Amino acid sequence: MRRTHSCGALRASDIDQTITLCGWVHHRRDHGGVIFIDLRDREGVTQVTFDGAVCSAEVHAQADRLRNEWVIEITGTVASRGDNVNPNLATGEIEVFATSLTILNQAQTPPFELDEHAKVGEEVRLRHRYLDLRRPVIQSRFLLRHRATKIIRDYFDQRGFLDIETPILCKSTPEGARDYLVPSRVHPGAFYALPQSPQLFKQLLMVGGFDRYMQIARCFRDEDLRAERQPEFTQIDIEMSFVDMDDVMAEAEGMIRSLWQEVLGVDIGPVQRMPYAEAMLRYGSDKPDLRYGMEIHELSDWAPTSGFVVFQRGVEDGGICRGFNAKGAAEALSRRQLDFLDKEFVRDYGAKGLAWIKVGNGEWQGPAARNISPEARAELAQRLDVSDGDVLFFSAGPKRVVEATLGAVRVHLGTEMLGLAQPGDWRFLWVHSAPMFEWDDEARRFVSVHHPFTSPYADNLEILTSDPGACLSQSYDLVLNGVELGGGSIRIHRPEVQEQVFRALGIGETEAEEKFGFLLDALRYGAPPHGGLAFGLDRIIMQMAGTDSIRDVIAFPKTQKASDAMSEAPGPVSDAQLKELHLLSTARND
RNA sequence: GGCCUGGUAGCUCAGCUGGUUAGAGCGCCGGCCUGUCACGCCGGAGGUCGAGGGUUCAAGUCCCUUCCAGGUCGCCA
Repeated sequence: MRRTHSCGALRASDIDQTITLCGWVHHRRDHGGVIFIDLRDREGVTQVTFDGAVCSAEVHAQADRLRNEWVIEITGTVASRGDNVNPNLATGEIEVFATSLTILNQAQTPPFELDEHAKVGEEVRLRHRYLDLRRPVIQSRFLLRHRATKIIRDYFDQRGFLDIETPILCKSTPEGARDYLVPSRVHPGAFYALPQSPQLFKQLLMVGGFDRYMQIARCFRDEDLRAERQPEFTQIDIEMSFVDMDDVMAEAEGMIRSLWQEVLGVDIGPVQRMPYAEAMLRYGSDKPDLRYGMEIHELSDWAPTSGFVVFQRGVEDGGICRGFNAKGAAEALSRRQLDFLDKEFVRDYGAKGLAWIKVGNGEWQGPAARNISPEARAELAQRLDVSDGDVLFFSAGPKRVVEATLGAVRVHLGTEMLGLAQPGDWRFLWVHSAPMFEWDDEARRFVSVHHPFTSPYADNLEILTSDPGACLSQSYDLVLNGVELGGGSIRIHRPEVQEQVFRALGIGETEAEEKFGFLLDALRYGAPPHGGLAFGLDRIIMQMAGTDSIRDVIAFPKTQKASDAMSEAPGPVSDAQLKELHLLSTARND
């Protein structure tokens, strides 16, 4: 070992010791006769002092050459800082008077300052990620991630879960996200798909008798990216045999509880549960953010009597009318902001506008207010608990548009405009019993809300074919502050039920056998009842680290166009490679 | 695929209604400095204003196309 200590280790108790440190030059302060170097490694920063009266002229001259990010090794004596203690450093009580200096490597001037105070754009940081990763704030996130995965593995190990790896080269299956494909050399014209999740394999592990499985698994989805979405991401994947919903939820909740307890020192308390239908009604979302109120109310029965033609027509045309009360928000919301919500914000969600009413001094102001009859107003005041200083929001029209619109406005108010969401406020919620299917207008068929292997409730089996849209699933999603951390379900373990579900999805018998034959076969050979769940590890870490981008907790993330700013992947390959894979590119090379 | 925001020195940004030689802070380079700790002082270098085209006497600024980055809707079983 070259070094005796890390740069975060030395304390007053080490005074007078002769020690050796290695690290990067973090800052240098050259006073002529004395040169101070802040030496940095993963563990911290130590001040190294080159004093002309202590070290040799040669060493002092070498120290004079040092620049930021040079890699050095120093040997010297630990000394008290006396009156010059630096309270911002863990090692601030001491400094090291260097007597020898070895320059292990020089460094070009970095493209950006690694100083903790410097503001640097993400683009440059990602292009030189290896430099960005040296910054203590960044390193602390990966320390956190390491601790978390260790706790997760230990938690499941103690509870009898086996960590088993599943294939990366898989078969492409219909449904779900776009696959990343890998061409086969030995099977001309055939392709592997990278797993969107280990879903089928973990079910087969249950058929294989492993009873309890866990894996921290890499997953791949070729869809457009978001702040909380990457083309490759990591799931905490679990599956259990002979269980019902409560069993899986209890295990998953226990894991989350110990994570928050051991990493953040936070007791998350009991986790609320809410049926999907209730979440959609009260919050306009399948992942409600419970950090603020503003619950949405059904007003479809009130709308026809409201006197306001927009509300009336919305309901007459087969839609709904709902609204909510932003209590006491009148002062915080300017006319300009309300206009933005009405004329810009809600357009993204398919709404033509957003009706709002500002209540002040008993007066109801806003475009919608004058149209509402006094009687309707009185009823509304009672139903939405209206008082002075409130702002009311309404939407009328197709159900999905109204839900999406009010849900989005509510979140925008809570997190942005009114700033009601406080850091350190952890509101966990299980959203369960989602519908099995959802009608897809474009595909003109039902699609799975969860996935095609999700089991309906036993007492919903008879409507599986007669009324698929009304059939509810044994599913559960864990939501934290409006972010879906993960979800799962009890799976179908009887082949005839699985076949019925495929049929409801418009997957014919031939296609089912071709794409999922191995699963159906497996179910026929004595599959145990089973269920499981998968969490998005990156999203969990992101929440714990208090950042708002998944890229912050992935060492080498991709950009929004799914490329690597550093290695510039993906890149072209030679014609010879293509030929070997029986591929011909249709992309133009101009 | 749609919408929105941004791209000016190595970094972070300013640059008005189109008008002289495009600026600041930090960083960098040189000099000075024995108690700093985001050291300080003096001096200096550094620009394809993302790219291409257009309008104009004149474009960082206006228009069109395009590339890149980010946000978001669609999409993400």
